[in-house]
Amino acid sequence: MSEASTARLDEAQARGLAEMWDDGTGHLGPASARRLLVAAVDAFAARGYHGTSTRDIADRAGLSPAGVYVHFASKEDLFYRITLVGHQRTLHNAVLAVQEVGDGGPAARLHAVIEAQTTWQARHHTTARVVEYDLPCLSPEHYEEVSALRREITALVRGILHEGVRAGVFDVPNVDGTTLALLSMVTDVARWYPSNSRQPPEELGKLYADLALRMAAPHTSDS
Amino acid sequence: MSEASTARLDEAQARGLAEMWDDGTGHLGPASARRLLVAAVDAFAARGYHGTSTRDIADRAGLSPAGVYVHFASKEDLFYRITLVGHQRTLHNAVLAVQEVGDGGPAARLHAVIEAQTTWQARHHTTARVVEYDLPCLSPEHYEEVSALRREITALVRGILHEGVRAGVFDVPNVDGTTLALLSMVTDVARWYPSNSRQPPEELGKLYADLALRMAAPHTSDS
DNA sequence: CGCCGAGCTAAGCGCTTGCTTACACTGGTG
DNA sequence: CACCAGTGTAAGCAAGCGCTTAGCTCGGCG
Repeated sequence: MSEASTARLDEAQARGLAEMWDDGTGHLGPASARRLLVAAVDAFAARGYHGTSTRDIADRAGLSPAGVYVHFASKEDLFYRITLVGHQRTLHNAVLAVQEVGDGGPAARLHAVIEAQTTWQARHHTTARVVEYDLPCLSPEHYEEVSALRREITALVRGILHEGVRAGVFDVPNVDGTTLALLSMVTDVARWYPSNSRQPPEELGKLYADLALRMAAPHTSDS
Repeated sequence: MSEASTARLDEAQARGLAEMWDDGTGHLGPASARRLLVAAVDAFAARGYHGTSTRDIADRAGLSPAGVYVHFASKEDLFYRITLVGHQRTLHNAVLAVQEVGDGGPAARLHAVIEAQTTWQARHHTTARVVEYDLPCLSPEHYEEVSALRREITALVRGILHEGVRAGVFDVPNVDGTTLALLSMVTDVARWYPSNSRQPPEELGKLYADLALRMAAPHTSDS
């Protein structure tokens, strides 16, 4: 019965999901609630919000259909908690990466944040897919709350680009557009990983961080 | 009655959609079939494949629920035709752009294809969103058919990068990874345009083409 | 005229959806 | 012991789903 909840996940993925959603603090509730979260992430990632039924989720978690509503008020509530926690951890991951390089300058900060976010998207691609691609299914209030977290991530990257331009180490004619392009590049990893490239998350992170620096660096030959 | 089909679209968007799906050859069938296609694209883009009912689509096209099945065998059939034609035109757009620059070298070709595809994604963002983000809803055979077209686009970009590396005008350590990053950047435009940036499609195209050249160009200062 | 095929609809079938209700079991506390 | 909050289930409701059926209208053609 305890295995039934993750029967349709391969072991590595299940371990990754469990780590993602079991932080040891227990504030996500009892074991069944966490199993429901993991089951829901997996189902939403595979078939989308509207393509997943509450019975799917309950089955994967080893509960009856009504068991979902012991822990969550509605399907949307379950989805909301996933997207909220997912965005909070993504943002935390980015902020931490920037803090860790300290005063290494804008180039080091840009490298750090793009590497950290890309690695994160690849490593947690199942969760990331849910978190990134079905937001319009949230209620308007919840959508606004989660969007605010997204704007914080955008602002973090844009701030680094601005800083680099001011300091003269970046040449970025269009900061807003370049920020969007960088975040698109990183976000989209969750959509295709790992089917289009089997590179480990860390290598992909280094590659994308290098590409980001190229996009921002001053180029000597003007074409 | 003829206006009812696009009642929920603003005029500019309706015009763009109509142009996209009415090529004058009439091989997409009678007027009702085209109205259904436009209605379906709009509905799928707004709420996803599973979030859209056949009654939604029929309503928007000004038909009764059964009217859909006069022209299409099933909801999946309707979706399939949209994604197939959408991918064919996207691929055609890319190939044409590359052909037009002739022998300008890899840099000119890369610039052309990224500019053309980015502009396309922004201009046809409603169609592009359907075409890019719900492919797993297709039947396995249809999915494979459409995926083949996607691989052609990938191969086109990767070929240009390879060519540039061979010719010594590009410095791209990881061609496959860089190809993915470029296509992610371009594809993702359909997800956010125009809500995050109101730049006209052409400007966005030039910006992204410039960024692509930076990603591929040899950098003189090795950091 | 009679007939036909194309286009369309009203009605509805069988099934699934999100969610609720009524009830049962369990372990800890007075 | 009695009690109760927490956790779970079996059964089922109202609504919506994709799709089918039977029958209508209408222009074109012998």
